[in-house]
Amino acid sequence: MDNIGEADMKYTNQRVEIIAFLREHKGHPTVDEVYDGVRKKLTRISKATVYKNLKFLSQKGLLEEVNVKGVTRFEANFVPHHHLICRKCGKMDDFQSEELFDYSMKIAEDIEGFSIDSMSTNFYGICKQCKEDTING
Amino acid sequence: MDNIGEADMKYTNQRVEIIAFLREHKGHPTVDEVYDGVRKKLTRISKATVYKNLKFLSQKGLLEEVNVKGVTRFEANFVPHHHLICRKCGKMDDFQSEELFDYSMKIAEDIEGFSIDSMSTNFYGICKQCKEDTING
DNA sequence: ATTCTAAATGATATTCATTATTATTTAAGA
DNA sequence: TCTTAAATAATAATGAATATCATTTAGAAT
Ligand SMILES: [Mn+2]
Ligand SMILES: [Mn+2]
Ligand SMILES: [Zn+2]
Ligand SMILES: [Zn+2]
Repeated sequence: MDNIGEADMKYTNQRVEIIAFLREHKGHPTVDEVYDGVRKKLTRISKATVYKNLKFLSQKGLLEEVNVKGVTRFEANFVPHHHLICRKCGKMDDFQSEELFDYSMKIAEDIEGFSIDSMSTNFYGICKQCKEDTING
Repeated sequence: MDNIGEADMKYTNQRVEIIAFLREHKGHPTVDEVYDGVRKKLTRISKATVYKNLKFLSQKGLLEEVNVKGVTRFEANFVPHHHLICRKCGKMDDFQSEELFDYSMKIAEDIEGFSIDSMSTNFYGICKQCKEDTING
């Protein structure tokens, strides 16, 4: 069994493949996208298992759940980063800026009565693809 | 009829009350909270109307939809601001920092192939109330 | 290696937030 | 006041997410 962490849980094939998929796939897949991806290796996996494990592994800290426009997505990128979100197509890209992260956390230190442990900035706008689609047809 | 905007739409009592509620209520109410609030004035309003109008008015730019932990919430605070989100109870407070907003937007200008028009930072941690609850019982 | 068992899975049913439908009502312009 | 497209209320339908439960399995004990 590959060692994928030290959490107190069974390392089932289903969990290993879900985590592997999210580590390889550098996007922010939905439940269905994870399900379709993992099914290529584990053809008999149940969607209920995918749901349960995505939630479970997020609680264990092995994945992160993100939510955009009412759509639940998952990722395994634990390098602090921000997001570029397209208002048109809903695409969500990572955007890394240690500079912004440090600045934000410094400001956060001054907030009273709220212990902050993490932060993330969402930038909203129109992606390159959608801009081109608007210009053309 | 109170003038609540110039958008191309009918200013029904239902819409007027929904917007009024969200402008008075300085939180981030859920659909049910808006429904309960508005029902005090319009006892016969349908929940489907609340759903439709919250979505409709957000698209018209008169409200904003925010999503935390899979829960959809609404607000009418158009002063650019950030959010403090409690990991424990899910509470979402506003946090205004023009300094952080300006800094973030300046960084955003350098991003290629993505036209950014707005941004918001989410700070995650534990709120005062939940901290006290942990210490006590 | 074999046995054991709590935990996990697969299949399916259930829940419930959200959307669709449609007959009736109404805002707003003529 | 009349007209009518748009909006509402009531309700049905949809579908993402969760619950249930019989069966399987990871991992520990023997
Ligand atoms: Mn990301
Ligand atoms: Mn807010
Ligand atoms: Zn786009
Ligand atoms: Zn809290």
